[in-house]
Amino acid sequence: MNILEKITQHNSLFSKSERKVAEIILANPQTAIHSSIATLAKMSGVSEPTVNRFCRRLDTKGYPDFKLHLAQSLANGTPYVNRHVEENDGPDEYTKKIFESTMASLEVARQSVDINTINRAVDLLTQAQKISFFGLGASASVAHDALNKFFRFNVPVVYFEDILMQRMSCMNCGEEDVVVLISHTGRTKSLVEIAQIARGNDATVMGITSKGSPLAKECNIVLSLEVPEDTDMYMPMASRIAQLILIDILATGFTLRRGNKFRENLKRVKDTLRGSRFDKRDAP
Amino acid sequence: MNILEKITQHNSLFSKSERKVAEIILANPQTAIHSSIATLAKMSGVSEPTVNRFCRRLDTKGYPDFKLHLAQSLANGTPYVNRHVEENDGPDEYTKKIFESTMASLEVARQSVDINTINRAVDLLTQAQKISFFGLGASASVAHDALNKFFRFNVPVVYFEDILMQRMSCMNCGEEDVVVLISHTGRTKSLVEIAQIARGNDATVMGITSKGSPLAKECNIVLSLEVPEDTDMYMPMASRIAQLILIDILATGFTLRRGNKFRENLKRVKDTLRGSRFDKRDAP
DNA sequence: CATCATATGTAGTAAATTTACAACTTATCA
DNA sequence: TGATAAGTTGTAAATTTACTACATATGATG
Repeated sequence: MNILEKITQHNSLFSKSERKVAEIILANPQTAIHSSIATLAKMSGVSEPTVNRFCRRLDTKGYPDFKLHLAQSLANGTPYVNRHVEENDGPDEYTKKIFESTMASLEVARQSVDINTINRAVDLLTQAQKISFFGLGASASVAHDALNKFFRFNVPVVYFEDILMQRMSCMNCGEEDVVVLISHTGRTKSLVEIAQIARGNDATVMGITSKGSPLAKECNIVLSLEVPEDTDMYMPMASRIAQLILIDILATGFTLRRGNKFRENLKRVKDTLRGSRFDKRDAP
Repeated sequence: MNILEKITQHNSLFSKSERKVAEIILANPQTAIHSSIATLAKMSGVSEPTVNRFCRRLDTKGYPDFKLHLAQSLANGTPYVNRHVEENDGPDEYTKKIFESTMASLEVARQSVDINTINRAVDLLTQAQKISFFGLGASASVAHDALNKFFRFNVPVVYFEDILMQRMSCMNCGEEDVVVLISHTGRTKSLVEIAQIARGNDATVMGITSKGSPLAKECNIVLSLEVPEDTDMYMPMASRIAQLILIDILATGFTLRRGNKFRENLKRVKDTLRGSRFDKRDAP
C-alpha cells in the first residue's frame, strides 16, 4: 500500500538505472514530490523516460500519479508509531508518546476485530437472562465499566471484584446466563477456574482475552484483540483501552438490536441522573 | 493545514465560480486528484484558468501543487472523523464508527492537554503522602483504574465507590494528601461537596474534569481535556478513554520522577503476580 | 448611465509528460 | 567465442497539461 515501503521492497525488481531513481527518492522524498520529471531525472543521472518507467513498475499510471501516491505516503508522516517512553523523557515527550502509541495500538486493534464474532456476541448478550462481568487486577476496571454500561439497559447485570463472590455467583448461574470474563493475558488462574465453573452450569462463557490462551480455551466464544503487548515497564496499557472500546461496541450493538422502545428506556435512565447534578446554567 | 478543511472554511473568500469548483472537489475529492485541470474545469462548469485561480487562492503554487496537497489530506484516510452510530448500522459499521470516533476524539484530546499542568500534577502526586481517587458512575471505573496503577507504586492510595466512604475518607485527610476527583461534566453534586470537604482539610484537590465546571472551581489544580461531547445517546464515551490515558500519563510521569530505585520496586510487584498465573509455556 | 473594479473566459504559449524508436548492454546457447 | 535474443537506456518527437496575457462580461458605485 504505502509506496515508500513498496520502493524498498521491490528493490530487486528494479533495473540499474531505476534503482538510482529509487535511491534519490528515498533519500529525499520531500524534494521528489516537488520536482518535475526532468529535474528528478537529472538528479538521478538518468533519462526522463527511465523515471517514467520506474513509476510504471510501481503500478502507477505515470509520473504525476506516482507523485500523488508518494505525497500520500508522506502525509501519514509518522503515523502513530508505538514509541516507548524513555528514562529521560520530559512531560511533553511522554505525553505525546503515550497518546500516540495508544492510538497506534487502537489502529491495530481495529483491524484485528472479527465482525462475525462481535455479531454473535451481541446475539448472545441480547438473549441473556443475566450478564456477569468479571475481571481481576487491571481488567477489573474494565469489567466495572461494562457494568456501568449494561446496567443502564435494565438487564440483570452482575459485577464482582472479589474472587469468592465471583465464584459463588457463577455457581448459581444457569443455561440462560452469559458470563463475560476479561483478562488480557488469559492466564489468570482463578479466572480460568471461574470459566470452568460457569460452563459446568451450562452458562455461556464469553472471553475478552488473547487468542489461544488457557482462558480462551474454556470459553464458548472468544473476543480477541491483537494489541501490541505492553512489554514496557512503564504504564500505558493500550490493551485495556482496546477492551473498553470493545465493550462500547458490544453495548452499542446491544442497544441497536433491542430497537426503539428499548432506547427510550435508556434515555429515561439518563434523565434520572439529572437530579444529582448541578444544572448547566445556574451552576454555583 | 489540511486543505479540505481549508476549502470549507475559506468558502466565503471564493468567487461564485470558484465555489463551484470547491463543491465539486468536496463532493468527490478522490476523483479530483485523478483529474486534469481540464476535466475538473468541465466538471465544475467553469474555465481552466478559474480552477487555477482557485488553487492559488488556497496558497498553492498551481493545480499540480494543489493536487499534491489534496492527496495528502486524503491520505490520512478519512482522518478519523467523529461519525455517529445510526439506527440501521450493521456490526461492521458501528464497530468502525466507534473505533474511529474514539480515535478522532483522542486526537483532539491530545492537542488540548496542557503540559505544564500535567507537570505540576505529577509534582503534586510525587510529593503526596496519600492519594485518593474518587469518581461516580462511569467515572468510577476510571478512578478504579487509577487505583490499580498507583497501587503498584507502593504509595498509600485510596479508592471508594461509595459516597459515604468517600466523604469519610476526605474528612480524615490532611495537608500532605492529594485527592483526585474525576467527573467528565464536573456537575455531580456529591463530588463537588467532596472537593469542598477535602479543601476544608487543606488537602490538595486535583480535578480531572471540564474547564469552568462547578467541580473545577473547587479544585486546586484542574486537568481538563477538550473532548467532543458525547451528545449521542449511543454508548461510546471517548471522554472516559481520554481520562484513562491521562491517568496513564500521570502514572508514567510519576514513575519517571521517582527514578531508578523506585522502578525496580515496581518490577518486583509485577513479578509477584506471576504466581497467580499459568506459565506462558506449559499452559494447560 | 458612465466608470471602475472584479470576475470569467478565450486563445495562445510554455512546460511537462508520454510514446515510439533506435542504440546499447547483457545474457544465452551453439 | 560469436550470433542472437531479451532486456535497458536514451533521443527526439508527439501529446497532453498547465499557465499567461489579454479580452469580454458582470456588477457595483457615484
